Amino acid sequence: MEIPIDGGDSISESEGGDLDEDGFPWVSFSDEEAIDRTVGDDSERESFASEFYRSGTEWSCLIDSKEKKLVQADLFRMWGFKRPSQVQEGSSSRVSSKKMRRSDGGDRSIGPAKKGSVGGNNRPRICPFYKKIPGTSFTVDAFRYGRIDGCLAYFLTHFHGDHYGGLNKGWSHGPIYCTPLTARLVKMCLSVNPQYICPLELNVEYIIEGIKVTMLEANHCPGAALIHFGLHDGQSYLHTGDFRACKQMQSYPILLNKRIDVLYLDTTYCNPKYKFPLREEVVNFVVKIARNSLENRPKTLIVVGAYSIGKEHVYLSISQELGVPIYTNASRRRILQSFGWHELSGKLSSDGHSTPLHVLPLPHLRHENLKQYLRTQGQSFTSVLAFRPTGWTFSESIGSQLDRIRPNSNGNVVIYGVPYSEHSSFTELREFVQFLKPKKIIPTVNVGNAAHRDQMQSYFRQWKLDAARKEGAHFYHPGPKFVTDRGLNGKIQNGSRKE
DNA sequence: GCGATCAGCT
DNA sequence: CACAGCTGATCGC
Repeated sequence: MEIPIDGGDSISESEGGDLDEDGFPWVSFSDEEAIDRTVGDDSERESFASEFYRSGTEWSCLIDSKEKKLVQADLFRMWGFKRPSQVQEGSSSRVSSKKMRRSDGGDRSIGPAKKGSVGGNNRPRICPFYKKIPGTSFTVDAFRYGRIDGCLAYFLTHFHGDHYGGLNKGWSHGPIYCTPLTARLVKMCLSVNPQYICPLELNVEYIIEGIKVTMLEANHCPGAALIHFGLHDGQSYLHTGDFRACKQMQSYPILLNKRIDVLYLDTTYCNPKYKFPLREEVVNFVVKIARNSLENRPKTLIVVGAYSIGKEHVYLSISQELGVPIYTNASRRRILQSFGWHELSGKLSSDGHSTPLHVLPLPHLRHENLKQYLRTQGQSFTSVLAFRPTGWTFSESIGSQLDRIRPNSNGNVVIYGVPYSEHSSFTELREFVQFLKPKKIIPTVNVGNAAHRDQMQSYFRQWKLDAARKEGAHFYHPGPKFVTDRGLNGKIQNGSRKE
């Protein structure tokens, strides 16, 4: 129980008067850090409240139908403050009115970046509270904050940089729990000491620190998991990590007809302007275009853009449907091989000239780049057909009508942006939430902007009202009723104001 | 020089 | 705008 000087989270326990004007505990820092602080107003005191607000949960709870408002005491309880049973744990910081450094939360979604410190800036960051699971000693996707005070188990939902950031071969802060596939990637790509890596099979209940933990397929990228926590007191939480909600999730036994008290929700596309088709439809579309292209011009090079992991179905389907292998560079091949995904591994080729299907890093899919790439391929190919699979090829006019997608052409290079998303669309989110009926929702994405938070909260509230009304209508008024979903959706504002 | 991280970019 | 990176700059070691 030593004083955290390594950048660990140091939100203090708050007994007595160490509260800010809003009645929240102060975020405290060591003297050293306060002195190191060169930016910012001396008199500007950053409180836990401002961190709390910035992180976007003050309204992010489904409000009871009885309009019961959230009171401060609920918040304290919810986030583990003022819990007598926990008082002994590292309450290191007797906070006087020390200077409060702002915490940027480490995520770009949390507030604007501070100027004045660049490059290898290693000042400690504070773990946002929504990455901590209350009532447990767990954090989720929180590796960039050094050792987190009181955290005994660090969960990783999936292997994307913005979630594992901070993990490296020097990691020694505690056990990392993730799916076996993610575990292999953490070991292979980040050289994390294997003694810290704890793989958890999907759909198996484990007891960790006395808490029931179950990993569930998240329908995001390979290895991605939803994490279900069953607490001693019967509370149960679901953390979605990043996920794409789908019908199949409604048959997960641990979710079916079970109460979820808190849902930590991937709200990446929590706005009705985000509509996209099922991934199968997009894949069929891509395959169709690719086939036509190859038939009309046999010397077409088909390029699919992808980040480290994810989007595999796009190029695997082309490979399977057109009967061509997949070329990609050695580093990606190594990663794809590690999936243990037999159909995929069997299609990989190390010879770019032997197949018209190449996978390249997504940022490379630009006309100039692709022209140059074509030149490096000798005379095997004379034109390029490229696909950028990304969720934010949104365009409301296109909606789910794939045929209306127009490619960008430049000479012999054609680039299609296709709405292949590995996050839930707005309607998928709504259906999932209305299925799960969580008591509270904590958004984990787009929480850095107050307008976005309010917007999301109003959607949550509307979903709940709609669901309740539907049940009521069904009970009292059998037969078709006002089943319009145009309720709040009309008033979308462009809330992209900077704070 | 190497690894890690940040702003800026897409 | 968002994704989930990448690039180049800049720090500590």
